[in-house]
Amino acid sequence: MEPKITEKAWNPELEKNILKQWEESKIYDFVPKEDNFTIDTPPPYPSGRPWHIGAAAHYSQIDMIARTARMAGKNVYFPIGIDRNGLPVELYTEKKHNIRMRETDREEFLELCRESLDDLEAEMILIMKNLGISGNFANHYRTDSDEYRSLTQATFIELWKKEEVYIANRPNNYDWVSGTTIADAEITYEDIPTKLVYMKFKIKDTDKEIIIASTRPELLCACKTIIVNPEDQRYTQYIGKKIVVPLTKEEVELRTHHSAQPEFGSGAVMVCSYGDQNDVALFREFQMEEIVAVGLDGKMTDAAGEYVGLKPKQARTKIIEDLESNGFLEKIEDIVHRTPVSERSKIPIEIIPMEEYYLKQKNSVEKIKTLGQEIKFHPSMHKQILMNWLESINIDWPISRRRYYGTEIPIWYCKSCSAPHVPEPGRYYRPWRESPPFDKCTKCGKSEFVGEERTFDTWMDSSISPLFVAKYGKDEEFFDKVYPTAIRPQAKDIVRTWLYYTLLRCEQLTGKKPWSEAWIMGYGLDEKGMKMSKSKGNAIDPLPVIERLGADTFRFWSASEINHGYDFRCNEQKIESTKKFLSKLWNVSRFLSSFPVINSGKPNPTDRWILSELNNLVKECREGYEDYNFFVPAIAIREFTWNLFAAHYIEMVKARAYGIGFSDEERDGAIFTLHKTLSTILKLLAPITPFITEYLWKSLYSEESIHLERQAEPESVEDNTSHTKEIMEFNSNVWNEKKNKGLSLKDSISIPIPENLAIFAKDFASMHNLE
RNA sequence: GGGCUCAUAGUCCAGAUCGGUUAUGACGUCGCCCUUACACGGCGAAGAUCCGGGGUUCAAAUCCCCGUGGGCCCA
Repeated sequence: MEPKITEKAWNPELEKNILKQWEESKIYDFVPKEDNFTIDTPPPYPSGRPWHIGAAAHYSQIDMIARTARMAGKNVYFPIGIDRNGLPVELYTEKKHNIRMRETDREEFLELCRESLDDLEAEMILIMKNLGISGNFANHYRTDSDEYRSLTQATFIELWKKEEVYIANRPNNYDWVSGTTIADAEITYEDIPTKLVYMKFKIKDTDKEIIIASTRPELLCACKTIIVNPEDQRYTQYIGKKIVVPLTKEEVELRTHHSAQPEFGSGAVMVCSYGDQNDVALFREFQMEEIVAVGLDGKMTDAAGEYVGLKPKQARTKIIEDLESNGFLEKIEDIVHRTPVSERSKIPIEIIPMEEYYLKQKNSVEKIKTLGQEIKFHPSMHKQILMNWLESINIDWPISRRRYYGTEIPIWYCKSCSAPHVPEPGRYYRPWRESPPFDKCTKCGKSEFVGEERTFDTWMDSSISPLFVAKYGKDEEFFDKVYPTAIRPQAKDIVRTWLYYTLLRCEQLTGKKPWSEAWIMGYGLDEKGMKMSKSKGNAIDPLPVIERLGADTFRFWSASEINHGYDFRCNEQKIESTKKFLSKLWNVSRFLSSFPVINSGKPNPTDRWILSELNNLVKECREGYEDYNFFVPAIAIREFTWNLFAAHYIEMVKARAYGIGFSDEERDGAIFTLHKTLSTILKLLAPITPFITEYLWKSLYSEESIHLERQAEPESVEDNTSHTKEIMEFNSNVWNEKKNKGLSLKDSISIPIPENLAIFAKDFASMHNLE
């Protein structure tokens, strides 16, 4: 009766060996069959340590999806990719080598970026493997590989030919720190303290003046009109009159427009090119000619007169002084203004007219809505994020960026007539350093070309991830088997970017939705509910936590603490305390390992009671797993294992299992039930904690991996769960009684067994040593 | 201003769809206990105006309405 398992607690060091076994036996390899379950895994961006602990939790849960699907008998394709395009690595490299991108040779700069990425990537892959992620690491892909980029370019060329791409000069969101145009989706809003300046504007040919409040007085030189709300009685008499702009002395018309809010400032608003999106809309509506006041260098242009060369903020200070000394200043208020800032560089954006490429999206909105309705969201409430975003789309997607580390836009221009030429799809093109793959301009016949220098918005790359993993345009047979993919797991904050752009692009290219399900996870916040960030210093580095406590502890924490779809708080001490459950499971298994595994037995009433509770557990877990909500099974399994199985059932049958005072048949009923219950628990838990379940499974039940097993199914057994509460109460009574009398738990006591529990009398008597 | 969402002990969370005894469990705190699987344990205790107000009902943490506060998104 020596236990097969000898160690007294779960040792996370054991994970290493299990990891090696999995790798050697290749149990997670994917061979396409007719019916496949493909996960459109988010390729993480290796932005440097610490990796966000919320992201580590996120990837752990994506792995649970894969394992759940495998145990449901699906042929799982779980690709692993690394996203390597875009601004963060450029900024990282500039800082690391103390250089400026635009002052460095492009080729050289790209090489430095690549080196940084390689280092960061190696570490990230290691963490993902150590988390027990059962993806296809051997063939992991990179979004900056020639193969990936040539697909991005090929899809662009395809859309170009379908005339879904056009070039246009229009006001754009410009981030002058990054030196690039950005899409609306890359803008966030921050409350920034600023000054609201009340200025006096003379009404021409009168001695009257009106007061106009603005946070951007430096744009006075670009002021083209003044608007007031048509309902606003204060200004009715002046509508159509000329107003003299202070300092510039330009004359502009006072008009009415519904967007002027009477409550804001004085109710009169100056319209300049361009203070905000509303200015853009008004310039378009009134067909006014724009004045470019802020240039691409982020400084005031010649149009600003004596303020030329100043940054907007400096110009603002100076112009306020000048307004004051010339008697145009009424007052200044300190306010907090919701300001559009670049998501990446965090500085307020400027709106500047520039020539950029656009991908049509406005006329796809209705189609995307329909596709969105067809996709099952987990949880369903997050579908609303997509629908809200679709409602608010009002311009096409600007896709060109003035950056280096990205996929090049594959276009050459004729040197003499400027006509753009797009190559044939198939390979990776770099127009800024390659000669064009054509001899003559199709328009004017000249033979000199100049290559496009810009790159794509990185979402152009990311948005084709399901096409790339399905080998779109490369292996038709594979593509047909794998696409549309099964599920897109991702975080809540990139629904309007990654999820939306993927829907858009895949619809444009294939006419089909890219996946049938979308699984959306919330944010990982710090223990106070604040967003974690390196700059705030509240980020928790998951790597040491995982090393110290093991991946399974981390994974079980993630499953049992994160209700799917909701934001969650990360607390290291809580992660640590979940390890106790794994030790509990370990010790239950250790106890059971002293009994032989028998596959049948005659369960007595106590056995039938726990088996019926077990069956309920299986049902509950199945509901959670069907929805890929691991919170449900994690909580249910912990509750059952700890507070029913270990606390009550095992205690009740211990003596019987040892065969002390019971027949062999009675003994075997207990041993059978113990193993049946534990082996079921292990399977139920396998997707969440793959290491400990594997170890215990192999120690007790099989040579084969638990991860090749089918998940436990509910059986039709009698329902004995009505006894549960009474059993627990009776045991508690006895324990209390002994305690009150100062008795040891071994001591005998005389307590009558309630009538309802008479069928369990023999087990109770041996458990409590009842007289 | 609009949308989504949340509000239950010091902390996290269950109680949703389907209102019904004393509001679940975990972490933490405190007390007692080595009981041959486990002190990474066991037993037990303290700790909750279930955000506020109103309504429906014999009965509301739960359903409805109106607020308040937080988070995210959009304008």
